[in-house]
Amino acid sequence: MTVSRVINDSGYISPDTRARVKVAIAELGYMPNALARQLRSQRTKTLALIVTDISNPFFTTIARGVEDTAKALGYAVMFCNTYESEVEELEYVRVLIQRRVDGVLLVPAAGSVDSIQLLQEHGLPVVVLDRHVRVEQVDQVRSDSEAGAHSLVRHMIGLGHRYIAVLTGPQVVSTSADRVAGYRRALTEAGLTSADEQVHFGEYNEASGYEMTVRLLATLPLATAIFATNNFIAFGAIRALREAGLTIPEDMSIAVFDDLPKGWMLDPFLTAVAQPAYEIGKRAAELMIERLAGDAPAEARTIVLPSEMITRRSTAPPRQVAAMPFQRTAPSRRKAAVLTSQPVGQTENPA
Amino acid sequence: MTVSRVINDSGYISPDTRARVKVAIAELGYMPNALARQLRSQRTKTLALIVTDISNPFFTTIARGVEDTAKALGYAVMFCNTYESEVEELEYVRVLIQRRVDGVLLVPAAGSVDSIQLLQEHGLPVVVLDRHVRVEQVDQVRSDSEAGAHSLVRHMIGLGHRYIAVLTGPQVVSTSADRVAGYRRALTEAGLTSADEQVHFGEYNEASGYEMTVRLLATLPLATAIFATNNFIAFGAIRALREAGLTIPEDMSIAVFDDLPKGWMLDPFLTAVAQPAYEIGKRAAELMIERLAGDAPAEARTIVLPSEMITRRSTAPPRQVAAMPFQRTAPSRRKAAVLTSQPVGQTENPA
DNA sequence: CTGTTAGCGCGTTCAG
DNA sequence: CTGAACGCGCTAACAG
Repeated sequence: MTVSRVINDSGYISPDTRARVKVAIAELGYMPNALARQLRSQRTKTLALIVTDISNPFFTTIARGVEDTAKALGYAVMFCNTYESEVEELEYVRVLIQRRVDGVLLVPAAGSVDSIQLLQEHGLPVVVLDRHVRVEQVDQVRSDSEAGAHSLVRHMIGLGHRYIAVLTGPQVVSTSADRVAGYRRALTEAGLTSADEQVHFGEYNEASGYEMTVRLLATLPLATAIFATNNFIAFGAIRALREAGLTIPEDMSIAVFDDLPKGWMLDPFLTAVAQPAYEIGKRAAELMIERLAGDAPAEARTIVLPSEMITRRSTAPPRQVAAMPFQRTAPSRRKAAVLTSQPVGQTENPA
Repeated sequence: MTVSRVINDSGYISPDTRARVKVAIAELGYMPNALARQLRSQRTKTLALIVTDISNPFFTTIARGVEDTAKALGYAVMFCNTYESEVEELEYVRVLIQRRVDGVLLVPAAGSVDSIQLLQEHGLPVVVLDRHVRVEQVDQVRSDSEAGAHSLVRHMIGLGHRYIAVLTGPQVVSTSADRVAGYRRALTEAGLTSADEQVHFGEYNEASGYEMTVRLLATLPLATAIFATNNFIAFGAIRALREAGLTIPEDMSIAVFDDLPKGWMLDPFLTAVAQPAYEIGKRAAELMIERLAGDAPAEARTIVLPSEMITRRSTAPPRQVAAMPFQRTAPSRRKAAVLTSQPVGQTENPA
């Protein structure tokens, strides 16, 4: 049809015909069928974003970055939530291949690379977000987990802490492993040994944070500081500390990877590392669309964005030790805390 | 092709042929093209969910409810975020029509009905979520804003409050209007008049909550209780109260519509009305898919789910007044608070 | 400048 | 039980 030319502004067309077509379109309320267009052009102008936990504001912020950027460049986005399950992830990937999305932005559920391989076999470009994978030839965008963790832990060591526990997600998830690596480097640089380490692997959620903290409080030597590698873990830890009757930072310092969006906390008091989540989403979408446009180099690109440490009131020198470099003497084995089952909601008022 | 029959398990096929086809499919890694299928069948098995603020956990929870339900029934979901803008909304609707989604689940950005009409003109079923609209013949799912607001305000009146301010979103948004209506009914039932009302219309975000609270604190008679009709507004209000040096609930009670997900608050202390967000999403998706399957009655259905009040520590009797029904005497005009610009983060520790 | 032809990959229909 | 013909709505490539 000539209509096609009018809609796409392609080829020559007489002003008169064009006008008449436009009138007809308006009258009929005609809208072109994107499906047919996509079938013909073999491009859907659609991206997919697969995340592991849409409840996490970190990922919703990434999603906004992706969507805003994609939309501005004429792409739609399909969001998929895997609940951290590789099975769900693979299922989604199959659907997305069948639906012929142009590319997939993926936060991989675990160390698995099956999804990525399947996508690549079918010629779909992939950008991996937040976590990294051992696959060559795939673009990646994330922030520096190792460095962020290192600066948080160094900060706590600088305050005089020696027994610092880290509560983290699954060992197979790269962010979890990297944050533990940063923790270990900080300890090592301070002359501490693996005997001083307290690493708890769990899940990236509140329940796991709670449970790991309960275990931690029964471990000797009792830690004086906690490094939670994600928000939800920190929330669970704080709940456990409160129930145990411990105060922050007097009895226990705590620092967390991931800051909450501004205006989310009633009282921002957690020392944290803030990741540029919106920027991660934006850069990932740009990388993808650039590649789809053929403007990208053949080799894979990796963008590692810096994260920023924000010192607040949840970290302070430990009670028994002055805020100075500690001496490497025999550790005074502190008594493990007794868990008193104190009801939640009995603390002083935050406002 | 015979392949089609194998994939769809339709028609008769010899076990032998079926086996050979399956082998070939596995070898080639063949995946059917959903686009062609959709073009042929005129159904995309895709729904769209348009929300006004993907940052709000209330809406991400709805999104999970929608996605889980849709996926279980073989549908994919496209998420769209309008940032509360009607223009964006209409733009999305056009895209979705062109992409031939089977149906649209819509949280309308404002009182406007243009999007809904456009969708209906193109034969697309619509389910309106959370907010209601004046359009006939459209399925709706929401929770009871009026009743929820009423119970919160009645609770505060019962504590002895007389000057209760409500901080809410845009007047044109139905949830905002309904919550104010519930507030007014509670006041009226307690024998209070419009002279006792303090209604502030703004936006459903933190900045607006802050700003409305600053105005409120300069208004006489000074309110002793605040009803915030959404989380973000409450966060802004709390920030403003803290900066003004006021404590909750001693100087000011506060109650809020929308509870945060479990484990999200470091210290759940806000008296709130919790909406069944996941259920709203789930029911909406079910309604839609039922209608798409032709199992729905012709007339529109409206589901109004109950919400639940949770009493916590942020509401208490006002300082000067005992916790009993107040006397309708001449109000003692209280002095408006002086705003002292006190830095955030100087309060006691929540843990 | 405009219309015709053909094919994107599938499923429905109808012959064999 | 299996294949061939046709069309879903669009656009690239040619005629006219």
